[in-house]
Amino acid sequence: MPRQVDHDERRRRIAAAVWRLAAAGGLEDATVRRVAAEAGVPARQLQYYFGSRDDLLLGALDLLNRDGEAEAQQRVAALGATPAPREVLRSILLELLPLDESRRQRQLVHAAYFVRFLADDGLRERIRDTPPELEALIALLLPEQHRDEADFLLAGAAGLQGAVLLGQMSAERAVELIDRQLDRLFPAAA
Amino acid sequence: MPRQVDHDERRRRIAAAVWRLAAAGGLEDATVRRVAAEAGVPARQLQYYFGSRDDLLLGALDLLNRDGEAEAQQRVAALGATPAPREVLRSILLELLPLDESRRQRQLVHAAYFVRFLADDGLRERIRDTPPELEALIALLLPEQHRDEADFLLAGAAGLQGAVLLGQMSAERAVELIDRQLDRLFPAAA
DNA sequence: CACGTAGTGATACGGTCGTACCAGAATGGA
DNA sequence: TCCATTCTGGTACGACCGTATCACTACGTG
Repeated sequence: MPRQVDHDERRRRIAAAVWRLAAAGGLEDATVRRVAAEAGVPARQLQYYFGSRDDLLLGALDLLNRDGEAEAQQRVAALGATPAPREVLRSILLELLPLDESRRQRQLVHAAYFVRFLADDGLRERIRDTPPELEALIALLLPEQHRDEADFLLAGAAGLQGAVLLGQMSAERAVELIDRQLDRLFPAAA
Repeated sequence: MPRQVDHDERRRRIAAAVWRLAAAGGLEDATVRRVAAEAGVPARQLQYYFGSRDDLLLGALDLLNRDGEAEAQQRVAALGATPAPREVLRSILLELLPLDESRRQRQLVHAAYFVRFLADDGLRERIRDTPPELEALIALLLPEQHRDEADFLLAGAAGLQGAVLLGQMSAERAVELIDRQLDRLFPAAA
């Protein structure tokens, strides 16, 4: 075998360029040539490592999701060995808010893919699974009769994400609103 | 003056084509030529009635918002002369869900514009005003100490919109979740 | 030390993009 | 009637798009 190269590193470098462009101006700004320029590699490399443009956008999204899940699990793990259910739930909900540049960019990229999710069959599969999974996890953390509250809590966090991204609400306020809901669902007496 | 033509009708016809394309495939599908074909008019007319492509997208968004507000007010008015606060609030929240094709398309178009809202200064102004206005309205309908609940309720409805659009949740379930929250905030005793 | 393979680099092609341009058709007021 | 003006239609241009192609370099293995 000739010249060995770190494929994953190359793909990640290119994917990161896709993220930056998509977060800043939507998917239409993530053209092959522009992504190549942003990544600092010849356009030919995108063909070699991803294939067509659609494959590139798909691959970049997969890497983004992998990163996101890893970050989220890391933050949950940081809560300690036997964290209180409330703190686990809080950590999951806060994962949906753009509380740092990493989450903010990830959520912007997701927003850029949003409409395409609906039209593209391949993409639709890639998200229809995730949030029911989240719902189930949250349901585990709340008393069983709170199923409705769990679902609405998740939706609320997602909605707050939008408001914060658009600058309509501060991140601090969003966190405060979530904490107020948690206060209600986890009474101090318990 | 020569040949008089209904400008508003032309603009609306073209804008509707923008909506259909943007809702189906995102803003990048709304090219000048494709919009013209979808609207059934020569591409030259888009130039004449809107100017540049950016002006077209901006104008189409304005028309969309005007339509949305009119529809919403109409539905609120349909509640009768002196509707109960709970019903007004419910109507406003349901306006955020894709409960019919009109709302669904409008919300999809908004989603298509979302990332662009953040980058484009002209667009950012066009939305930063609206939802604080909504927050204030909702605050009026709830007891004053429920400010946090009002804000979270609004966020929850927005989050449910995303889940329903993505097919992760049925519209009926979303309405049910909102009604459960309203049950809590408007105790039967009151 | 070759040789076959992994990876690079440049370029070319057909298509579509947004927009400028211009000649002409239609029509209300003089 | 005829002119000024509103509106239409077609076309042309340069830029950029995604992708295919092909010659080339570099290197682990035999």
